[in-house]
Amino acid sequence: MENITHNTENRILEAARDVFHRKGFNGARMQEIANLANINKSLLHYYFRNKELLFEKVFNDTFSQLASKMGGIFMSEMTLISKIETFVELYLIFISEHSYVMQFIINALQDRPERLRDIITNQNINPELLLEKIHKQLKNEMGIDMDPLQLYVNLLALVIFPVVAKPLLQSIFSLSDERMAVFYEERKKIVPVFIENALKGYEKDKKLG
Amino acid sequence: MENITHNTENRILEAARDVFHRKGFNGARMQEIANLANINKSLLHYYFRNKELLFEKVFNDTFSQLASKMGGIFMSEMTLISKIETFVELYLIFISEHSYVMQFIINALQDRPERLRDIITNQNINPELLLEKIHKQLKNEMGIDMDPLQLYVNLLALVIFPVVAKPLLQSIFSLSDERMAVFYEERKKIVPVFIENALKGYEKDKKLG
DNA sequence: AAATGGTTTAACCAAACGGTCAAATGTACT
DNA sequence: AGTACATTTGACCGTTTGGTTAAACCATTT
Repeated sequence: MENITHNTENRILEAARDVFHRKGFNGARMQEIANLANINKSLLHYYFRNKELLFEKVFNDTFSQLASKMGGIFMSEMTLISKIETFVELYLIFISEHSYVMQFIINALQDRPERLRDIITNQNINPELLLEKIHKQLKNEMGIDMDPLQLYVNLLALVIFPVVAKPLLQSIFSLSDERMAVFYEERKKIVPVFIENALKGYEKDKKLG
Repeated sequence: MENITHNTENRILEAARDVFHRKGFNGARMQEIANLANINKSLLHYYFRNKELLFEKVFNDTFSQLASKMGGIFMSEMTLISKIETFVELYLIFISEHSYVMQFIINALQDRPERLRDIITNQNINPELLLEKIHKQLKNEMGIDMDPLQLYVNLLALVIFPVVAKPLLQSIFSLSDERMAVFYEERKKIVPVFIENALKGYEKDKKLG
């Protein structure tokens, strides 16, 4: 008897996602995944052959989910400023709730960069189109001729880094969990303003130059 | 006969640093470290007891080296703007050359945040003092009353993230190594301007508000 | 109820791993 | 040369780990 697209398989995937996200490929144990899913270890191999393939499945699922969230906002029809504000708001919430996800992706790609090659084309996301759209909006809405990649990376950096580096920042500056929560909450306001100001300054420079 | 502070011990530490930086604690193999150092595996245990202690030594050394580089600039006597420019310039070079280091630190702290507790006090770096200094300079030199932590984290984010996320960015946007090198080179100019503009805008808001 | 085929389990395996140990080698001092 | 001590080595050990296998279980079909 099968529940929604096979119950056992899903239980395994959920457990695997949890363990892989927290401990990475090398830190994860097949036995731990089996325990978490409340099944016999052999079932992992029955459904996914081996650790590498199970990891690959988790990685692909995770990345796709993340990518669609990332691309979606910027492919919509809003002003660039609104997109930035929405992006910061939504992303900061999402990443705080899934603080492991981003680092999981980065580490997996550090180990083997070719992991992405295959799935990016399969995805309905078009990074070049995204940059093109940002480029046009920068020009049309703000009169700025700037490399859109630089802007987009700045945006990602300001949102993602503070979450990924949380333990580092918290240790160095002796910040309590409460102080840290306030810090993130503040960023929802600060980051968009920071970027908008930077762009306005750039715009002024351009007009002067 | 002993060279500069014991030759064998240093060879081990260099090899261990290399392997741990690239593969992390779980991915590293004692045998691989021994091979790289051209010594018998037992010597690792003779000098450092076990894997955990060897890792700890590498982590502490790496962090101290990094921290002194980080703190140094901002404790010096320059204008805030100059500090930011110097920081971006120096850090972007350093991190590009040691792209694994930052992620190594972040991952090690993700696994066990308490690693830093001990060594931060031993270091002659004072994070609170650093923030205080930035805070004063923001006020005195630019008339801005801003949380210095937010500014400092923004700076770190803009410099560190693009390097840590290199494989991610390179895959997503199909960037060649050459394009990537140009991208980083561009950032040496773009990031300081980006931050300065953002601050100027903030300054203006303050005066209006 | 017997047969069929997918699912689950326990027992097991070989390789890899961190770590130990006793012997060997080198070095400095008497 | 001989002793004492630190250094280095190879052989070995117990455990953990990813993976296999054969048997048991279970639902559906005939």
